Amino acid sequence: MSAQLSEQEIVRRENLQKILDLGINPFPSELFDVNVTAKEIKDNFKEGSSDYQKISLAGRLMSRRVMGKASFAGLEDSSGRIQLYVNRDEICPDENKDLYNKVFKKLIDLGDFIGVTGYAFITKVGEISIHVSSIKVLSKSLRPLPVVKTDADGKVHDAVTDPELRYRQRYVDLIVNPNVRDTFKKRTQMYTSMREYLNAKDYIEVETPILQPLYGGAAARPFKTHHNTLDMTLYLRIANELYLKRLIVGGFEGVYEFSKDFRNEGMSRFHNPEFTQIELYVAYKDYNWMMDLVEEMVEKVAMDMHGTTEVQVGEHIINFQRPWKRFTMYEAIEHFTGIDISNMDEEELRKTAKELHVPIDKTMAKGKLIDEIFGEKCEAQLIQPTFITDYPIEMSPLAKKHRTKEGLVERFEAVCNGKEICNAFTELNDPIDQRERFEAQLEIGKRGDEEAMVLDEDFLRALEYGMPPTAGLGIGMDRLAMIMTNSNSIQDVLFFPQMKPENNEEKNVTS
RNA sequence: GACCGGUUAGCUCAGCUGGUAGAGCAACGCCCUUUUAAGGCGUGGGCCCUGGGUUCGAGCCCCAGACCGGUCACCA
Repeated sequence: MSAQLSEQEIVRRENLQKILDLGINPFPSELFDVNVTAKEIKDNFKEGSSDYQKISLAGRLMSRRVMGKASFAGLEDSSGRIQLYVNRDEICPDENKDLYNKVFKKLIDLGDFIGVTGYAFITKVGEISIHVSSIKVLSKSLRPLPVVKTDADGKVHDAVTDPELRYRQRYVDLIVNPNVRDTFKKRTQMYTSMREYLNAKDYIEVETPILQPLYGGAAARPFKTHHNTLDMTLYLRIANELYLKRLIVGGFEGVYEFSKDFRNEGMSRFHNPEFTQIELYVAYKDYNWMMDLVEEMVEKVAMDMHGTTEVQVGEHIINFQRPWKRFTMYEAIEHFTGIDISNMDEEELRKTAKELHVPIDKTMAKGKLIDEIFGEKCEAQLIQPTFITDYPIEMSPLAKKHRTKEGLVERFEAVCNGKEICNAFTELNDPIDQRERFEAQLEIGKRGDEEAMVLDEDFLRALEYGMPPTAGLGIGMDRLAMIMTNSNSIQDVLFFPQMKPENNEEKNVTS
């Protein structure tokens, strides 16, 4: 840490010292009793009202306009920004004008935390403001923040848009870009809305292991770590599916978990190495029932977040109102390509894929070919929420075989804005079938597919004790948050998206 | 991983066919008791991402690398 201080950082450290020299503690310990927020005052104060006449609030100083013996300033708390009016002779009624002339005008810097008392009033120009009677330094800021200004038309000037700064120093992004705070508040609202919905149905929220001796429940490469005492390899979970099903075996009839999962794969605006899914398992239900649940829950989420089922996403307006369109995968392919592939064998599928210019390779079997055709020709065109049902069995080793359709499983995904947002099945609860499916995965693994599932004997043992018929669901919370907040990148809905280290020094610090 | 684009003051950005660094905001000094992208006068601030090269001379051209973004590949 031998970085040279900038001119402005030096000035701020000098100001800190000068505050100390005046006998003021720039980092006081005692609480500052706040009795109101900026937003409350702005929402409720009326001209001439006797409300808000003895107020006390705290926040960051974000702007300051000094006009000689009086000043205006912008104070920002978590609810928003409010204007302060500071008059020299009112905050310094005695001879000593240091608090105004030195502390307020010079030594407090933009970004410092201050607490003020005073009363609400409306300025000549009509802005609800606080007439300040006392000021207290609550915490000093030693680094200059970017200064973002908003003009009378609401147009923002010099907004901090550099993605690297925004993601690496999210705290700065949050201070300076109020819409970013809103996005994350909305994300939390989304979680709350789902919890309400699921708790009202008496499903219980549970926690299952993140460190797992075997990784399962999805097809993905894991992060690997080591437990020293046990001297064993552990994996960060790629999914929690197999643990939640064990709980269904154990007698819970509805369980869900918001699960941080980890996949050791590429990154993109849709992929972060750690991400969140909600998984839900409900006994005695099937995938048709689960589709109804997804519709109802996501519709409620949209209503809770936006007050309407219509959500602007990029150039589209997406309407989550029930019912959503439902296509089988074959129907979807026929709808978008005009080709009915439902009775084709592998050779015919291969030929069809080539005709449709879908890139394929020799290792792809029937199921994979169908999935490729769907992915290339249909998925991106599904903007409004749509259920796609009945997937090829090869790609769904944890889903139950379709009750009537040979070669398919009872599985659906909801696609929205061209991307999958959820994945669900009628869960496979036949332990013998499940063992065979795992064994098929082992074969695929031996042929070099790094994402093939591993066989989990304990999970099979659990199934052998008997699992009730169960419907299971996974929703990508980050993907859904992107849609619900109109965010273009997963990085915009994660506080701290994964980044490479800033420099080599940093790389070596911890190891 | 491949291709394309980016990296210049604390922030947002200019910088021409190569001639030795600019603006606005922020900072510093002075003025100003209802301003609001406050205003006026003045001042300082730069490893131009890093390392090589070409050149009399490189922010600019060439090579290598770092990081960021986009697209693709990968990824249920």
